[in-house]
Amino acid sequence: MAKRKETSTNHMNREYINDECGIAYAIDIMAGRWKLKILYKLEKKTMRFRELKERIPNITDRMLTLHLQELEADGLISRTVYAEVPPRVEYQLTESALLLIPVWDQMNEWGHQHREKQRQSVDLAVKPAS
Amino acid sequence: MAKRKETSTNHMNREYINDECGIAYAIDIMAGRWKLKILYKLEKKTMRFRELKERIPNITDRMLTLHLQELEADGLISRTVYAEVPPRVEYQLTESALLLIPVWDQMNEWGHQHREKQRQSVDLAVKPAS
DNA sequence: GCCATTACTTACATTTTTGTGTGTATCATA
DNA sequence: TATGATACACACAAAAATGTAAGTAATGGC
Repeated sequence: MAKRKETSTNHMNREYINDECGIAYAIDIMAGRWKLKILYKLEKKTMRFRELKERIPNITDRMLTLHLQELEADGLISRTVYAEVPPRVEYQLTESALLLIPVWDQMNEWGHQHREKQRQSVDLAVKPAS
Repeated sequence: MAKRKETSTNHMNREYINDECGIAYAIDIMAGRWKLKILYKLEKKTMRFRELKERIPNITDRMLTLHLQELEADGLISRTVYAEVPPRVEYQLTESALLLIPVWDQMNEWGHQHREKQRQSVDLAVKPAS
């Protein structure tokens, strides 16, 4: 896991915020670059490491590993190891993560709409008289 | 605004993800350290810079400025400047941001519950036989 | 013995975010 | 003339996140 300095102001502020605010905590554990992609893939079915890697363009082994570890530590996914060679490891959403799916759907909806609105207003700002 | 290097792989991956995934985009624009605190304060009423600063312990002028600018650029808050001395600037949520409130409430609920579950399972892992 | 496969790990570099401290323009008031 | 209030800006430092490249253990098949 990426080591963090537990005495930094940065770290302490993060803890303080996540500790008193449920949304901030929720956002914090979902906010890694590829985390939502991973969760979204696992929403459909349990998958192996290599499977995820193939279905998420541009992600590297390292980032996938890091994010999977953090998601597991944060209770969003669970990991099942099979005693085989070559190794087989399967990832799936936890019960807790499943509860979030409807919320994700709403956020997705909102995200798409808001992004469109934003694009339009940016376009207007760039060429106001067209 | 914090300058970003538009040619970095980091930056391009972010764009690629936010571009095709509504949730990732939504999370991305809400995910700054103090952003949800700010939004949460503004949910109740419009506020001035100094007012926000006083109500958000530990935040610095700089972080408040940066986040307010980013939230404005991302269409979550709007800024009103009054021609007075000393200056008066008021911030409020946009229509778009207001639509998110019910989603925030659900995430908040989930966050509190999940954090409790997490704490319990971590406690169990540390002292399994108590 | 050599290679392939899988799920990682490690060391290091780059980019981004966050934090610290100080400075600025404006005008009213003391 | 000096001070205070407001909403920032600027330069710099520290920490955290992300990216790049290479390596590892285990074992079955050739």
